[in-house]
Amino acid sequence: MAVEGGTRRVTRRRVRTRARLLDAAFRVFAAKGFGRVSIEEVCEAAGYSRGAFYSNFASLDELFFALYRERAGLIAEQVAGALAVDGPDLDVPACVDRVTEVLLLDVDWLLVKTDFLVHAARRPDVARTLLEHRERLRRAIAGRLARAAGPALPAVLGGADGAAHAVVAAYDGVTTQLLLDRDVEHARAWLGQLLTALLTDGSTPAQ
Amino acid sequence: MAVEGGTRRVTRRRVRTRARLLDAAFRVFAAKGFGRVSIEEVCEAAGYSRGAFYSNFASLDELFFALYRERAGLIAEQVAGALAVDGPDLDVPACVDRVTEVLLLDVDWLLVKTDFLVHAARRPDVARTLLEHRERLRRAIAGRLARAAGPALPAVLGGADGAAHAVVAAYDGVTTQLLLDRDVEHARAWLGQLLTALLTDGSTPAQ
DNA sequence: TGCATCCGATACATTCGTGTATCGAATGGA
DNA sequence: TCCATTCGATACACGAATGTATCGGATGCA
Repeated sequence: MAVEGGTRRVTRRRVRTRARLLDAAFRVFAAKGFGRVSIEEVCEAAGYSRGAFYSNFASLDELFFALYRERAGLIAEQVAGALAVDGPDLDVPACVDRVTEVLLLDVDWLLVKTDFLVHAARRPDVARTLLEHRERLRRAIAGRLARAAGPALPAVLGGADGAAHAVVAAYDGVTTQLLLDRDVEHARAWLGQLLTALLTDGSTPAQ
Repeated sequence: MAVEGGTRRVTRRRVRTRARLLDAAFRVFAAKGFGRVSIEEVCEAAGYSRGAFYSNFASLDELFFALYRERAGLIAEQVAGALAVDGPDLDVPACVDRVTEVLLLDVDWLLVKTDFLVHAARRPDVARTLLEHRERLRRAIAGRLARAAGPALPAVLGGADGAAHAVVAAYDGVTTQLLLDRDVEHARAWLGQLLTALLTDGSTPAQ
């Protein structure tokens, strides 16, 4: 019955163990930073022994990657949802608010995400993956912007595509500050302001 | 003669050693990331033994902090220079170009700086220091913007101060992308575009 | 130049983390 | 329920990194 080489009876216990390891890893990574965490710490936080770890992952790197994929996927879904809500209604400011809400929800995630960024920055293959994620996100945003306010966008940025780039850059920029001052509310407000400034032409008063 | 408690005869050899250790640390940190570097690696890269290290620094953290201060100070000076050049001339686009040039000069520095960011994000006292650095930078920019194009700035951002915040955010955002794609030229152009979009009202055509 | 001081190399003890091999218990299909 | 299979705990061996203590050579002042 083995269609693929490694097809094995995947136990329920196994998926639970894996999930718990990932959860624990998230907590530990957020608290101490990927670079300062040992396999043993993750296991301890998860309530397992190292045997369980090596049975599920080959290395911390692999776990980190899996963790990133999982969480980033979740966020991406939420963002997609927030972008899609008001079909042809196209209320940009409201949309901005919703997306901002999702993107700046959890500082711990931003910490881990940034850890992953610097990690990826030194591994071309990981970097490529991350770049692809970002491009998908950008395309979703560009599509939304095109449908919403196509010609109303400032020309300097070069159309919806440039505007989407700008949105991502603004998000990244605000994230940096947020990591230091930990003021989520302020960051949200500030990101909203920034996006408004970027997406609305000076001649088109916001709101 | 000891005016202060720890006044010691500071040898030339010592300052050279210290400088070389810092230089080596920069290279090693840039290549592997702060979290993945051992004291021994730094010493090896510098051509010293661990004895030399412990004679100059108490820990890797301390060295990292010293390294950051040194380099960040250098950059800050250069930026200040670039901001000051054309006194009352006030040619904003040219100024943007010069600053952009300085800020996005060396990807290795951006790597180390981002490492320091995630490091600081988990130590409140270090974070405070970094926040102060950033605030000083922002003030310099705000001052320059106020002198240059005070009332011409988009109102959404809330004056020169808000605009300076926006400049920093744009810089941080572009940095993130640059760390992944390593395309300095593109990043420079893109940052220029972003700043133009942010700083010039839609009604005030750039250039 | 001579000498008190400082600097950095070496050696050592120790801790920490890793990866592997083995084994008993849990699991789920028959 | 029974049994083949898988999962994860434990024990072990090893390597890597740390911090300290000691010592000989370098340094700079008188």
